[in-house]
This record gives sequence, C-alpha cells and structure tokens, in this order.
Amino acid sequence: MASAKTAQFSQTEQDLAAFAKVLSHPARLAILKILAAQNACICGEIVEVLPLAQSTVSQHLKELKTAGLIDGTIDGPKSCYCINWKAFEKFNAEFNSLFSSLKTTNEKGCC
Amino acid sequence: MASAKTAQFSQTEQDLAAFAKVLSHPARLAILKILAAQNACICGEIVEVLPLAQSTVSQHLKELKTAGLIDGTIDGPKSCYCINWKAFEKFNAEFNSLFSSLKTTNEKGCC
DNA sequence: AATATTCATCGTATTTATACGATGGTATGC
DNA sequence: GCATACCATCGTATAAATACGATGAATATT
Repeated sequence: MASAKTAQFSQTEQDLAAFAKVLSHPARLAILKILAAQNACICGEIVEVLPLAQSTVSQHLKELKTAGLIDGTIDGPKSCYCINWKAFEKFNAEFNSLFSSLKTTNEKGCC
Repeated sequence: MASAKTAQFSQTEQDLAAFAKVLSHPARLAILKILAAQNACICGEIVEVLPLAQSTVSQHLKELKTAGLIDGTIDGPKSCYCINWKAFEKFNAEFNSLFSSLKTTNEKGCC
C-alpha cells in the first residue's frame, strides 16, 4: 500500500514534503548547483559532469521541472535548463517558515 | 539498481539529500510539528492524532531518530520523544547555506 | 503472579524511486 | 536527401520506501 495515506495530511505538509523530496537526491542537488553556477545549462554538459546515464539525468531534470524548480526551453536540437528563481524563492521561504514556526511553537522543551 | 550511484556524489550533497529525505514525508513533518508544539511527546499521543498504525508511526519516529532530528528516552513502559534542537539548528543552517550559495553563484541567469 | 499497557521490532505486501539501454523525434550539417 | 548530434520518452529491472498485522519485551497495575 505504501504511501497511499499521504492524502490524509494537510495540504501544506504535502506541499513541503513534495518539495523536500525533490531535494532528497544528491544528483538533483548537483544539477541545481550546476544550473546556478553556469549560464549555459545544456543537458549534455550536465551529463558529462555527473556519473549518470543521459536518460537518468533527463529523468531528474524532468522531476525538477515538474516541481517547478527549473524551466526548460528547447533551443534547436539542444535543451536549455535554468533555475526558476521565483519558485525557488517561494520554496526557500516556505522552508524558513517551517523552521521558524517549529522553533516558536516550542517553549519549554520536555526531555 | 536504484540509487546505488548515490555514493559517487560529494559528502555534502549526500548529507543534505539525506536530511531532505527525512522531511520528504508529510507524516514526519506532522510528527515534528506535534513534538514542537507539545511538551509531552509520548508515542501514543502521536498515534492518536495521525491516520497511521502504531507500528508505522514508530517506524517514522525511528527514522527521525536515526537522522538525529529527535531524541527518544524510555520512560517506563512509555517512550518520550522530543526534537533535538541542536541538530535541528544545524540542518536549518545547512539548508540556508544551500539556498544562499545557489543564489550567490548565479550572476546573470541564462534563459 | 497474573494481567494489561505501551511500544519496538519482525515479516511481508505494495508502491514508488532509481537507473539504464533502446528507441524515436527534431534540428543541424554535409 | 542523408547522416549526425542532442535529448526526451518508453520499457524494464532492481532497490528503497511505506504501511500494516503480529509478535515480543518491558513496565505498571491488580
């Protein structure tokens, strides 16, 4: 049955969990770093750097794109990817909100 | 073969990905909220609130504990869990570091 | 001592994630 | 037109995550 119970949690929790899942693989973190550092963000360049097959990298790119974290534009036979900074800022803010809300709700501690 | 290639990435990327994975399930986010809000953090109380079986909740608690995000102390027949705020702050800082480093490495953008 | 309560662990079923090769589609170059 | 380069998608195999019931260990209660 796996994670069929996911739907029974709040929308905020689901959204944050989904975003965390995108960041939960080192390859996707590496891709984000590459995209942030370079201005030319061709898929082929990422494939050369990462220890993964082209199809696997393409799959990770798709997940990042589905999550809205990156944009992809077709540039002739090549594909150019770049970080969607607007979405990125939104997620960054949501994470900070999570952390700060956890901290503020805690008063005395227990253990 | 799944994620056997994980070991070929940097330690930092692996650590951050592992932490993100802990946060990538709504049940674990909900547990963290409960632990932050309450001072009494008995496993049974969490089970009552969440739409999950006791064994499943215990499993999520174990993962949070393995990640170092929470501490658990045996209190008679009951178990008391609470957030490890020191580890929590560390992870919070690492996330902020990730976000800010991505932002600073980006200069012109491309797309 | 016997029973009940609380929870961790084990075993297992199911879903999801990861990874690759193969294929096909699109545009470029000859 | 034909070959080449680039990349997305498909199909598939394997690993990991999720969830639950059952069991057992430890303490508390009667």
